[in-house]
Amino acid sequence: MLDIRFIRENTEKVKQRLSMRGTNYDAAIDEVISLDDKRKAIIGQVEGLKAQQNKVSKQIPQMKKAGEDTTAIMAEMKEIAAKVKELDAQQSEVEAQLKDALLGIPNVPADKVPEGTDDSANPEIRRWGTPKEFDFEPKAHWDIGAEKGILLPDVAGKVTGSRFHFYRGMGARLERAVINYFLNTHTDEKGGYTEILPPFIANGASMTGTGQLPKFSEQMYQLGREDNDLYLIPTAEVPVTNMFRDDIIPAEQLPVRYAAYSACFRREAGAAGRDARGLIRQHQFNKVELVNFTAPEDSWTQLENLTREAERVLEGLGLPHRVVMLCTGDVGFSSACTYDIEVWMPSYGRYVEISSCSNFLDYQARRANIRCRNAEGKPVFAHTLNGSGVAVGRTVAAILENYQNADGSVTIPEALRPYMGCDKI
RNA sequence: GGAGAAAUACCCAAGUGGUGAAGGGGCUCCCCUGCUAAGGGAGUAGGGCGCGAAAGUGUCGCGAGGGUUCAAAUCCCUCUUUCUCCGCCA
Repeated sequence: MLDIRFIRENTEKVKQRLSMRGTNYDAAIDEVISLDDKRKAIIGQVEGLKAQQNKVSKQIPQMKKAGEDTTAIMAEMKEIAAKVKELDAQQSEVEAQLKDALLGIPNVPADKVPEGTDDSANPEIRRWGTPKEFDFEPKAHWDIGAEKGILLPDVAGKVTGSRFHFYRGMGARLERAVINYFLNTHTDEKGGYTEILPPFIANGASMTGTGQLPKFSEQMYQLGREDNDLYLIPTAEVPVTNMFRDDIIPAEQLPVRYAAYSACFRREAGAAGRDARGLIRQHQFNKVELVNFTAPEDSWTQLENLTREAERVLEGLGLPHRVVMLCTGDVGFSSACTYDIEVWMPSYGRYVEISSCSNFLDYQARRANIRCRNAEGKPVFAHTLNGSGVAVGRTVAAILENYQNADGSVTIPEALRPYMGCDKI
């Protein structure tokens, strides 16, 4: 969430940049400021009364010792106690309203993020590789998967439902190989990441910390009955970022760089009909996520490193891709700046998102209370970043399509052969 | 899932309703002692929030949240986590 003091000091600028997301937040900003005014007024009153309570509470035992009558003063304090209780309740109420309002306001797009209303305004930053020219009609990965019997969406439809897959035989092995290749690469000497295997279930406080709750609950699978507070994670970003919730990260540990494999679960509400076939949009998919915690002054450098690290595994696989920066209308709720990496997908005839690398600045850190220390040793909110490093199912789809041969076989990229034990499927 | 115990600062730990949350270890500084060891003294509760230009000052912090009371680390309720034992289990 945004810093209320920052909002107060930069009201017009905040309103202006937020409106470029395509929704007007002026009323929400005004509400937040008026709630904060209310809060300060109540605190001024209640703390004065509490100071009086504390003072008198120290006098009462002395008076009793001296044999003085305390009946009158205790009656008076009783009234003050009642007033304090009432004001405390008001304060809690206003603070809850203020927090709710702040949680509903997205991050301010960074100055470098270009204005635009949708993905057509996303500037391309760079390209790597050249899409292969096929001398035959290339097939979509779902057709390749069906022909080879390695992807079984219909079986998953029966057993679970739509937008799930069984992988079979070399298909299952390929998915597993990609996961291992990603993790081994990110944790090698050049990558420098530490591997994490997180729980795939997280509680409501964690979901609020990274920004999924309260606004996006319809995108998540909640577990059990109404009375519990557990959700299937939509990305490893949630458990891994929340590892440091309510903590101060020691300076010598920064930057913290974690690479985490997890299954991800998304309801994809509102995506009916989109990417209906294949591995592109699933309710459950595998992903290796990169999460960084940095000192505030270091996050922009780390965003570049993080994005390069995600690109590195695609380059290792020889998959053509490009990097775009998301414009103000396309950048995610919690993010100040996001690079999307898009891989070339022959069946789509275009580049398709395979990774998203974001700098949240202190937006998540303030929600989750993740801090580090500045040069003076004072606690300040850390900066958090994350990026898919990268989506595994989409990578498998891209390999099947980009490496297919005229005879129906698929060549295994060199980097995966040690994991696959073969050079072709 | 059942029964019991516990949670106080960097660590250990005292504290069953009342004026500043003991004490010890460690750490920092000082003194003494030609070195070392030992000894003596002082300091050491973080963080949030309010007011203030600042110096300051107020308030809340004893696992979390409520309650009782003029007053709660202390009494009551709910929850979390850890430990021991039992049950179940990959």
